[in-house]
Amino acid sequence: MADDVTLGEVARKSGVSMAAASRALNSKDGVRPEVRDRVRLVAEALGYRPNRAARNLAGGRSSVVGFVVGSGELRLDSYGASLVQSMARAADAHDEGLMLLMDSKEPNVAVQNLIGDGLIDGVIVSAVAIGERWVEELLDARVPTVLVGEHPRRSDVSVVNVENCESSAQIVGHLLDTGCRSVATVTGPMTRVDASLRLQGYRLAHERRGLEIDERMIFHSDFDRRSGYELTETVVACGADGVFGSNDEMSLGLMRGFGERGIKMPDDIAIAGFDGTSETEQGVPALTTVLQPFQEIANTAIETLLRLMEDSDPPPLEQLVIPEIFFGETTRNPQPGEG
Amino acid sequence: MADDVTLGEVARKSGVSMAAASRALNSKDGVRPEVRDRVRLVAEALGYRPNRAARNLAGGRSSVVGFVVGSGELRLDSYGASLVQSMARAADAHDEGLMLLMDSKEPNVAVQNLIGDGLIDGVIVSAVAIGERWVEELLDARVPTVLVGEHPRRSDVSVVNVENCESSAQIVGHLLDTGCRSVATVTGPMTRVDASLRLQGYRLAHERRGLEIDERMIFHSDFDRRSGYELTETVVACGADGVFGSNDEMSLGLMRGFGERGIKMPDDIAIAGFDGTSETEQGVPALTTVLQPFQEIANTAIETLLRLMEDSDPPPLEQLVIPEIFFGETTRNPQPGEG
DNA sequence: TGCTTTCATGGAAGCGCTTCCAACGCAAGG
DNA sequence: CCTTGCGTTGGAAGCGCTTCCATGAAAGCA
Repeated sequence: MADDVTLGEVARKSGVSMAAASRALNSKDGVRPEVRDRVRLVAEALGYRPNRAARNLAGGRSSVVGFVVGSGELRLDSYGASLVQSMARAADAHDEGLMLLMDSKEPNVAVQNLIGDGLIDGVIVSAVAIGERWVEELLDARVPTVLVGEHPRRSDVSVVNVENCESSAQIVGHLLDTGCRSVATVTGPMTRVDASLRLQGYRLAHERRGLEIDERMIFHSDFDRRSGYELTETVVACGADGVFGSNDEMSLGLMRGFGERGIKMPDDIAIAGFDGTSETEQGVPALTTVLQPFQEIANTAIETLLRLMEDSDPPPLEQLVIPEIFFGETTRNPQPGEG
Repeated sequence: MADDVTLGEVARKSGVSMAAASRALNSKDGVRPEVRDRVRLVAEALGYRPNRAARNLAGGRSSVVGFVVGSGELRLDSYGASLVQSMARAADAHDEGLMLLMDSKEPNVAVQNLIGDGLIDGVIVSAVAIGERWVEELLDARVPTVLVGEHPRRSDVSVVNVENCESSAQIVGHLLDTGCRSVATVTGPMTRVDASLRLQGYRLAHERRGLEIDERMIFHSDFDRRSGYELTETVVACGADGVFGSNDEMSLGLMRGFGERGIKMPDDIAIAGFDGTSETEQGVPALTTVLQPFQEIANTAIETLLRLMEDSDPPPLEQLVIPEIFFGETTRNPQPGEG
C-alpha cells in the first residue's frame, strides 16, 4: 500500500511547486499545459491520491453528498432501492462520495450533522421523504439541496422531477385504447405531489377521449404493496377491466391478488403501473409500467447539486425528466395486427 | 446558521487552551473532570460541532465507514435493502457516517478510493459481494474490513455471520414435524458459503430424524426471485409437499408460482424461506422464514469494525448471530392442539 | 527600445483540529 | 525545607491541501 504519496512529493518530482502541482491536478488555469501534463504523469506514476480530508479542510468542499432515502420506520421499497442504486452509481461517476441517510431518529440531528460537520456539502432528498417537516428545516437552513420530486408547499427549491402527469395519461390511454372499457386507478397518498399528478394524468386520458370519469373507480391508497393487495377485492368488485396502479408496489400487490383469484391479465383485467424497478420487469407476468429513468434522474440530481454548490446564491433549478413506457404482459399490445 | 464555532472559541470562552478543550471533548484523560464538564457545557451552549475534515486530517480517522452492497449489475434485492437500512441505522447510532459503495465499474478503483482518499477508515462487505475477486484485493491491502458472512476461501478475516446451518435445520425440521412427508429444497449458488450451509442444515434435519434424502429433491438455483418462480413446475412435479427455499426471494417466486396454479399453502405444499425482510412478513400469505436479525448484524458489524480499527494489528474477529424463526402462514403451526 | 500588461510560478499563510512536549503546581517523601 | 514525581495545562508543530499574493519573465504596445 503506497497510500502516502503527498502533493509535496508529486511537486518535487515534477520540479514544480506545490501550488503549481495543485493547480495542475485540479484543472485550474495558470499552468502551462506542458507543465500540467507533466505533473499529471508524475502523479499517476506515483499513484498519488489526494487526501480528501486535507482538500476539504483547505478547500471547504468534502466531495461527498448525502442522500436522504427516508426517515422513521419507512422501509426501502423497490423504488427506493432502485434510486439508491442509481444514485450510488451517479455519485461515483461524478467522483463524489454518497453518504446514505436513512431514518436518523431526530431529523434535526441529521440536519445538524449535514451542515455542521462539514462531512457532506449537499443533500439529495428522495421523493419518499419530501413531505417530512424536517426537509423544510433543511431547506430553510440553506443547505444545498436537490429534491427528487416536487415539494408540496414550496417552489423555491431545486428539483429533479420525473414527468408524472403526461406519462400517466399515456399509459392510461394505452389501457383505454387497447380494449379496456372501464379503467380504475389506485392512487398514492394525495399529500404527495407525484401521486396527485398521476391521478391528474388518469383524468386527462379520459378527458382527451371524451370519456366521463366514474369517481367510484378512483381508490385512494398509500403506495404500499400490501395496501394494493388488500384492494384486490374492491377493485374486482367495481367492475373495471383495467387498472392503473399509480406505483408498481401497489400494482404488484394487486397482481398477486388477481393471480390468487385466477383472474387473468390482461384478458380479465389489464393492469399498468408506475416506476419500473427491476422487480417489475423480472416479474411474472411482466408489468406494463412507466419506467422511471432512474439513472438519468440520479445523474441529473447529482449534477444539479454540484452546480448549486458552485454558486453562492444560486437560483433554484428545475429539471424535468421524461420517462418511457414499458409494455409488459399485463396489457394488450398497442396494435395487435398493425393499425 | 451558526456552523462556524471552532474549537478555539470554545476554548477561549471556557478559559482553557485548545489543547485542553480538545482533550475535554474527546474524553481523553489529562483533564480535571471539573474542567472537562465546563468545556462541554460551553461547547453545547455554543452549538459547537467539530469539523470532521480537520479532525480527520489531524487525527487520521474519518469517522465514516464504507458499506459494499454489491458490484457489477447486481440489483439491490430485499436482503440487500434490509441490510442497507439496518446498517445506516447502526452507523448513525455509533456516530459514524455510512458511505454506500455499489458497483463501481472497476473494483480496483473502488479499493483505491477507500484506501487512499482517507475518506473512509474501513469497510463492511455484504454477503452478496463476498465472493468477488476484488474483495480479496481489499483484504490483501489490509484495509480494515468486516465481512457479513463467511469468505469461501479465507479465514483470516473478521466476520459477522448469521448462523446458517442450525437455523436451516430447525426450519426444515419444522416442515418435517408438521406433516410434510417429503421436503424439497431450492438452494442458492454453491459458491456462497451461506447457501451451502443452508443446504447442510437441510441435510442435518433429515439426518436427525433418520430420514433418507432424495437427492432429486435438491434444486440448485441462484437466490433470485425469478429463478424461484421458474422452478415452480419442477418442484411441483417432484411430488414434494414441503419446500425450503434457501432465501426469501426464491421462496416468494415459488409462492407466486404456486398461487397461480391454485396450489394452496400450506395444505398442498408448505413452504419456508430464509431472510425475513419486511416484504416477507407483509406478504400474503406471510412466509414462514428464518429471520435474519438485520439490526443486530449491522450493529455487530459496525462495532467489530471499530474495534478492528483501534488496533494496529488486530486479530480477526468472528462473531456469530443467531436468527429466530418466524412462523407465518405458509406452514402448519407447530402443535395445533398442544403436543 | 522602453514601457505596461499578461501570465505562469513559487512562497507562505492558513483551514480546524490533535498531540507531542515542556512547563508548571502541587503533594508526598527524604 | 528541599527534592522527586505525578498529573494538569498551554504552546506549538504539524496533518495535506488550496489559494492569495508577490515575483519575475515573456509578450504586447507605442
